[in-house]
Amino acid sequence: MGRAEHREQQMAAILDAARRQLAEKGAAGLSLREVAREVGMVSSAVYRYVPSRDDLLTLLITTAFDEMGEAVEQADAARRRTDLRGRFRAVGNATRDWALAHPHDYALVYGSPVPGYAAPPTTVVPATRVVAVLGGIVVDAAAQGRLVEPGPGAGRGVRQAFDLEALAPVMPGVAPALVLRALIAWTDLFGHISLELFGHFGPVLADPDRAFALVLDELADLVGIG
Amino acid sequence: MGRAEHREQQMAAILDAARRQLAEKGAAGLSLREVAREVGMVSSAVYRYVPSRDDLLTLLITTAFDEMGEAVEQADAARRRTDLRGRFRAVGNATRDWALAHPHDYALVYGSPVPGYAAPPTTVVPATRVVAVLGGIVVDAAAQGRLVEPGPGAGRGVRQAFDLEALAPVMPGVAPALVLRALIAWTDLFGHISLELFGHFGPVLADPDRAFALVLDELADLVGIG
DNA sequence: TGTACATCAGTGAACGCGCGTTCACTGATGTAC
DNA sequence: TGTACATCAGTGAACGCGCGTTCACTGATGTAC
Repeated sequence: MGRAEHREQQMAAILDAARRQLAEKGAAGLSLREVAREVGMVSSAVYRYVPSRDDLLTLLITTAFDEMGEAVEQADAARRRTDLRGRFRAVGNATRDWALAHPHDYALVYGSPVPGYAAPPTTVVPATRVVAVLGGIVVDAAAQGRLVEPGPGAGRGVRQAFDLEALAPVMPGVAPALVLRALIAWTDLFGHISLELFGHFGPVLADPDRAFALVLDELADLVGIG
Repeated sequence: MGRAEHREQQMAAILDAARRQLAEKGAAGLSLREVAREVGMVSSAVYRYVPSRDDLLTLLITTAFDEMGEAVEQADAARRRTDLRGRFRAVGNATRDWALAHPHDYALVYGSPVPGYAAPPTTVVPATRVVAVLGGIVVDAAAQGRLVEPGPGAGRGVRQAFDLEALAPVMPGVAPALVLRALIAWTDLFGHISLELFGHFGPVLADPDRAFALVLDELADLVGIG
């Protein structure tokens, strides 16, 4: 085993242990010493791989965003481009499925911010992957003329409230009224997942998968996706 | 100063210090010793007031739910009962205003669950106050015949997906299609607030207050509130 | 009004624990000639 | 192919720190007679 190969394996082992620990103790309970113990090194050896505890957290965050983005992009790509509602459903389900499969990684990025930790710029791009996919569907729908046009007057005030320039990378050239609704679909997607995952629905979700499917259809209607 | 009075004051000082600490270090960083230092006692003295660290956390959680519920109920009560949209707006704004004013208390209850901490049953009732107010508006709207009825076939599958019995205390006797939309309004409300508060909108919210106002109107339309 | 006793707030020392990070080191793996 | 040197993974001890919780105690506040 060469040095590079060995390094890669150890790095992976460290990340793995860190994620397991994230699941057990949460972000604040992540400990380099415990990670070291789990991979079978002495605590100081971890510093050969990770400069500090905060950097390890950053690594976990970008990994989470990237994994989730990857899953969502694949779900989107697996449908025919013209199957707009299918894509929307697939993307919604992929997001939720990933969150349910990795609740602590989800909580790390979409839950409470870790106090005293400032996310470095490295995390910005991975963070936008999911919303970019959603935006892509809306843009495609608009391009195919398949969006129910909102009435005149709808979308008034949107230009003052939202920075459409900042939104352009994700939803270029979409009518203001649609931008508003697309953003609502996005906020509701994550709102639903968070409330479900964090236990705020109580006993209300008799069949959580079905409930979410109904929500997705309602949201697709709201956005006006065919 | 009598014993009872003194006790009340000290208890309040402890809760105050705990909340300040919650704001600075987060839930996981809440420390009895630090609280003791801040109120000017020796660490062991805090145990005269609080049985353990976890109980202090529970206290913070119920306080947060209660304060928020109080604020939202007052906002609702301040409007004429027939002013449905006004009530809906007021409730939405009160929720968000409270969250923005107490971001860490909000994060404590609506952010990531504190690992290793199981919320005791004491927290269940305070937790439902906000959603109960929202439900009340929908029920009143239905009773006044002021809800745009969803078309036939809308709401199909809702009975299988949601436990309407469990929802009855909060939204009794509301048509399934409306239940679905009301729940979406609820999830979007908290989804929007969480994403805004936790920094996921990036630079997109040019005017956050206005943006939220537009969202509330869109949600009122979705639910069909006059 | 005064005394004896009970209650309870707060003290101070101690328990055993885990943490992040630094540093001088050993020894194995790689590289240049 | 063999030797000399550089690189780098991992060690072990140490730093200073803060934590939750227990326990025997002092001394002040309240209560009963």
